[in-house]
Amino acid sequence: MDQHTPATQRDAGKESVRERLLDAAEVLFCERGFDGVSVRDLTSQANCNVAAVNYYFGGKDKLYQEMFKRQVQDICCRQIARINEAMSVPNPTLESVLREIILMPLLAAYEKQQRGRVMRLMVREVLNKTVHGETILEAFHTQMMTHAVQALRTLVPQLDDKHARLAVFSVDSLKIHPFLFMDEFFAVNPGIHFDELVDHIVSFAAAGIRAMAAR
Amino acid sequence: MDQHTPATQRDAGKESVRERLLDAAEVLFCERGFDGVSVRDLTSQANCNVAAVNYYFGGKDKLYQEMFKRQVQDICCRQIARINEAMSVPNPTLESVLREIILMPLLAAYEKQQRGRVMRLMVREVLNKTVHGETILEAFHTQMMTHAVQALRTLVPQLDDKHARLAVFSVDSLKIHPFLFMDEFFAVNPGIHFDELVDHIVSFAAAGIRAMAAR
DNA sequence: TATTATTTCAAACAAATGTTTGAAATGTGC
DNA sequence: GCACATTTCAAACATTTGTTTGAAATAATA
Repeated sequence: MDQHTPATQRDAGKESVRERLLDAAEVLFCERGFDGVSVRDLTSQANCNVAAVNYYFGGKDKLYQEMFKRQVQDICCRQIARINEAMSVPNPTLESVLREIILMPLLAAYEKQQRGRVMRLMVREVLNKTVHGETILEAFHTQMMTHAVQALRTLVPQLDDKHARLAVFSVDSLKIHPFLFMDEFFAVNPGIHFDELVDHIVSFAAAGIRAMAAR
Repeated sequence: MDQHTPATQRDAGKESVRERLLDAAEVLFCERGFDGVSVRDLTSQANCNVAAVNYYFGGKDKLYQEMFKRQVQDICCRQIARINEAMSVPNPTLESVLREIILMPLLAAYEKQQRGRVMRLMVREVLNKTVHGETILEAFHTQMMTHAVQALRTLVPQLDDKHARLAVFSVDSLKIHPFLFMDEFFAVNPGIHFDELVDHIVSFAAAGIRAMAAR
């Protein structure tokens, strides 16, 4: 009554019910949030019985947490991989690394990919505070921060640890805010296009960091 | 059956039921969001009958909208006033104006004032998208943006309209992100204090803008 | 004071929610 | 094929939700 991983049943071809429920959860919760999705919404999207949520996960919120944890892990890995990748090209410059870090997430949001919606949900959850932001996102933040700080300090050796952390935080600001509010920005400012925004953010961030390095 | 403003009844001393409900809504909704607060929570906080919400506002969501509109208006006015004030001192510099714009909201969040919670709720609602973000916040964004762009262009005349808008957006980024995630940042980075963060943001933003002006 | 409108209230209502149940169906190992 | 565990399902359950109701209380008007 503890572990309900399908014992021997091969989930050949079509996914297992458990898997389908996690998929449905990812899509629906990201679209409408925790309260905006009922168990019946989930189970009808996953083509299974209402009781399946409790059978496999022990409750709606347990399913939510499982899906959330899975997504955080995914995003975290992807982000770190991106930093490493950007740092391992022949001659990484501040601008090239910044662009690598900023472009992809922004593009995901711009093109309304699922990845973008997941990130939005995560921000929402941290804001709501009610939900497990602590454990998951603290590790997330910590892990990410140390990784980014390290990269930044090899790019701009003049920065001490404290200033590197401040810089990373500001780069995060410059990235996440448009990530969340791009639509509103473009709506209010027609005539500014996606590429211009990205270019601007990259050079704005670089200028800020270089000014810090110059004391 | 349309307007339920108390006709002649003087609400001397203690507030009217309507007023108390709006106050309760402000506190509770900001704390727990729309779905996190039941009508009974509201009415018991306001010390009135459950039916009062429907009697005075015509429903829970109408009350929510009314309270929301009220708060947006309030924040909007305050923000614009702050810009005007910062611009009307003897010799306004880019840094002095930026500090004026950034310090107060951040302090409100840092000290966990009600104002800070309202802003958080607004961001949450824009993210949720489901709720009337369009009408209210578009006007909000538009109004604010034009005001800020105007101020910035008198401070840094080299900026054309487009670049001024990008700059304002980035200053917004640098302000709102820490506004939302300050707690997490300080938790992950002990040894960095509030004043340092503010100083950093101001000079980071100024450097970014000056670099834009320098082409 | 008598009449009328407004406000308050306890109770009930209908709908939706997450969860449980117990039996039927399905698969597994002998 | 038989006993066993696992999975599926329709139905019911207990709460909670926002809202309505109709009468009682209160204020306003004459």
